[in-house]
Amino acid sequence: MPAKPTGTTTRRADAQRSIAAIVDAATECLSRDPAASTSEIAKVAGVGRVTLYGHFPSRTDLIDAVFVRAIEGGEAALGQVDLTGDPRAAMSRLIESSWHLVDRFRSLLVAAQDALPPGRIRELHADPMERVERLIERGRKEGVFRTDLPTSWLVGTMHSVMHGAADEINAGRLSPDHAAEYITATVLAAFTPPGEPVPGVQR
Amino acid sequence: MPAKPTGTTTRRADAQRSIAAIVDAATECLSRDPAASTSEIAKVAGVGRVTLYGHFPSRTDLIDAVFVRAIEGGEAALGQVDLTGDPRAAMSRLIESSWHLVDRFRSLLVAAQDALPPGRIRELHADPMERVERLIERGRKEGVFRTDLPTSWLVGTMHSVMHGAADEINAGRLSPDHAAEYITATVLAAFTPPGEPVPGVQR
DNA sequence: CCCTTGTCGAACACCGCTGTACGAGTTACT
DNA sequence: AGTAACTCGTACAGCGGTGTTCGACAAGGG
Repeated sequence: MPAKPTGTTTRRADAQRSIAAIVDAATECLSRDPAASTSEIAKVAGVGRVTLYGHFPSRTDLIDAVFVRAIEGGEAALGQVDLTGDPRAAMSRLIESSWHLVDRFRSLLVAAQDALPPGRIRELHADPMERVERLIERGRKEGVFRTDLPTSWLVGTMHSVMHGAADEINAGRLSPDHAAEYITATVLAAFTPPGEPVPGVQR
Repeated sequence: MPAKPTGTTTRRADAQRSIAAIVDAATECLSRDPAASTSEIAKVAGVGRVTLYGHFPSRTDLIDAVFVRAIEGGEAALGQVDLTGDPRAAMSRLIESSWHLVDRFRSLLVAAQDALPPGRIRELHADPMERVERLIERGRKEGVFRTDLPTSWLVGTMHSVMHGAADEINAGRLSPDHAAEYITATVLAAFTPPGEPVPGVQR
C-alpha cells in the first residue's frame, strides 16, 4: 500500500512516476470521453487499476486532481496575455489564447461537472473568470463595449460562443483553423454598443 | 403482452392512455434529468415498468418517441411565426419563440444526444434548422446581416447564445424574464455587418 | 358475456462501474 | 543487503441500470 501523504512524507520515485502517468492518462481519456472509467484510465496509464486507487481514494479525487492541474496550466498561459491597450485588441488576444484551452479541455469540464460538487468548479474558475470580467469592465468604461447588458452576460456570451465553436468543429461544420477568427469577429460584434459600428478585421 | 403494431393493428383505449401517460411522464422526467431511468418515468406515469416495456421495446425507442413529439410541437409553434418584413424584426420574433422551446427542451436534447444514434438528431432538426437558415440568408441578401462569416456559423451562434442563456438561468445569474431580450440584443449585434451600426432596442 | 388485450408486481439474469481485500512479486531508497 | 514502499492480477461485494419472464388479475371490445 502506498504511503499516505501524511505530513511531510516523501513519495518514492516509482510512485511519482505512476501518479504522473495516471494524471496524464486521465487527462487524455477524459478529454475524449467525459465518462471514461477508471479501468480505461489505468490501462492507458500502463498501470493496474489497484495502483490507481492506491493514489486516488476515489474517481472523484482523481478528476479533481486532473481538473486542478488543467486549470493551473491554463492560468499560466492566460497570465502571459497582454491585456493592456485597446480593449478590443486585448480581447482578441485573450480569445485567441482562451480558445485553445476551451478546445482542449471542454470535455474534461463536462467530466468535472457531473463528478465534482457544484461549487468546486466555480471555485477553481474564479481567477480566469475575474480576468475576463476586468477586461470587459475596462472596455465598458472606455465606451467600446456595450453597457446595456450585464457584464456577467457578456462573459457568458464569450463562453457560449467558444463552446459553440467546439461543437461546430465536432460536427465537421467548422475548420479548426478558422475558429479563433470567427469567435473573435462574433464576440467583438456582440460586445459593440448599440449605435456604434461593428469593428472590421483588425489584423 | 400488448399487441405489436404489426400492420393496421388498432390499440385498445386502455393502452392509448398508458402510452400517452408514459410519453408525458418521460418528457417531464427527461426535461429535469437527462439520465432519468425507466423506473422513474414509469412511476411518474403511474404505470408499471413492465407496461412501459410493453409499449417501447427499449429506453432508446422511448426517448426517440418523446423527442419526435417535442420536435413536432416545436415545429407547430415556430411555423406560426411571421418571418416576413425587416429581417431583424423577424429574427427577434423567431428568437422569442425559439427561446421558450430551447428553455423547455434543452435537457431533453441532452438525453437524446447520448441515447440516440448520431445522425438521428440532425435528421429531426433539419426542418427548424432550414427555417433559420432561410431567414439569415434573406437578411444577408438585404445587407442587414453580415456576409463575412458562413451562414452555418451564424446559425450556430444563435443556438450557442440561447443555450448559454439557459445555463445562466440554471446558475442563477440570469432572470428568465430578461433572457429573450438579452439573447435578441446579443444575436442581432453579432449578426451586424462590420462597419454597420449595431441596432438598438426596437420594440 | 366472453375472449383478447393490457396491466401489475415481483423476481431474475445481465451488464458495467466503483471500491476493497488478499497475497505474491518488484522496485527503490539507505 | 535488507526493509519499507510500491505494484500487480484476480477476485469479490455492492450498486444501479436495462430488459425479460412468469402468473394472476383487470378491463376494453365485439
